[in-house]
Amino acid sequence: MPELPEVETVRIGLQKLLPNRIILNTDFNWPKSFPNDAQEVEQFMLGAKVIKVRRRAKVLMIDLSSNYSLVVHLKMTGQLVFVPNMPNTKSEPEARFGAGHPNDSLVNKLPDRSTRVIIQFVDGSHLYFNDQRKFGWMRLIPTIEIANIDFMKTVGPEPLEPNFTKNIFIKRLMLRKKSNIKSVLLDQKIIAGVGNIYADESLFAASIHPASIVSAIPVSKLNKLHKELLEILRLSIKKGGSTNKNYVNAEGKKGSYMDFAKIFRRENLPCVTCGSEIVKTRVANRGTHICPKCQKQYML
DNA sequence: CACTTGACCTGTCCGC
DNA sequence: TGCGGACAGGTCAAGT
Repeated sequence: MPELPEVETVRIGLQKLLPNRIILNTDFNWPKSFPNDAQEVEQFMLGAKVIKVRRRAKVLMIDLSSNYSLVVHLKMTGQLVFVPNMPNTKSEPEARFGAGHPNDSLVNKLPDRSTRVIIQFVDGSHLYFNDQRKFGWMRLIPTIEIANIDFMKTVGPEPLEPNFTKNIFIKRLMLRKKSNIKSVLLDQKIIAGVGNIYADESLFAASIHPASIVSAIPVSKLNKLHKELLEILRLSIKKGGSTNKNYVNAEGKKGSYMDFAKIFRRENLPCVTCGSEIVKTRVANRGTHICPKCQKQYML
């Protein structure tokens, strides 16, 4: 999925596009993707105005004037794509050659077979919730109830908040000090928002083997991991996130961070640091990319 | 308790 | 060309 940088990129895009738009209509037909019934939708969604778009960990929250919010988890293949009302807005060359906008292909195709929810606004624009694998979900709940969702009660601190210091980071990791570092980075209860891509990237940047046991890693290396993780997350947001396969932002555009990735999905290619062949293996039951020479495995 | 496995789904790729 | 299996960015629940 979409990990923190991808979800944050979607949030930034939606926050620019959605506020003040009023919901006219909705369409949905897959209860696991959107379990609310028609009556709730009618009462708390239709006619409501979008106030603000927020993010916590990998969860997006679209606050409405009805004091309800659309809470969304994109999981592996979810997309939230906004399509403006644009009849006859194409210039002559665009209309003629059909390639004026690099993402016309996606945006013009919506809704498609992966579309689970359609939200139509009064001005004729649409927001599409697409999700090929149907792992993701969108729920309409009272804004005040968001804090009571189990996930929200247990999720760890936001790594990009200013108060997420090295000491806090290490203290959080030590809650699972006997585990391998990769599974701890992926644990949303320890730190919010890190997924498979940024776990691999940050561990490579800090020269730590993903199977290393947390308590065996020198503090200086954990400090380095903190610094690298934050830099990588920030750079990825700047680049619009990573598109490994499905991910697109709120305007249907792909992210470019994969062009900067040094280890993820680079199996069999030379390590940028030492030239050794990058190996793909399994750690924490996830596909894991490692430079066997650069990344030291710390064991008890 | 901590870790692993399976489940949730669809699609794609790879080997036979 | 077709078929089976493995795998894909995430999280839960259940099992060991």
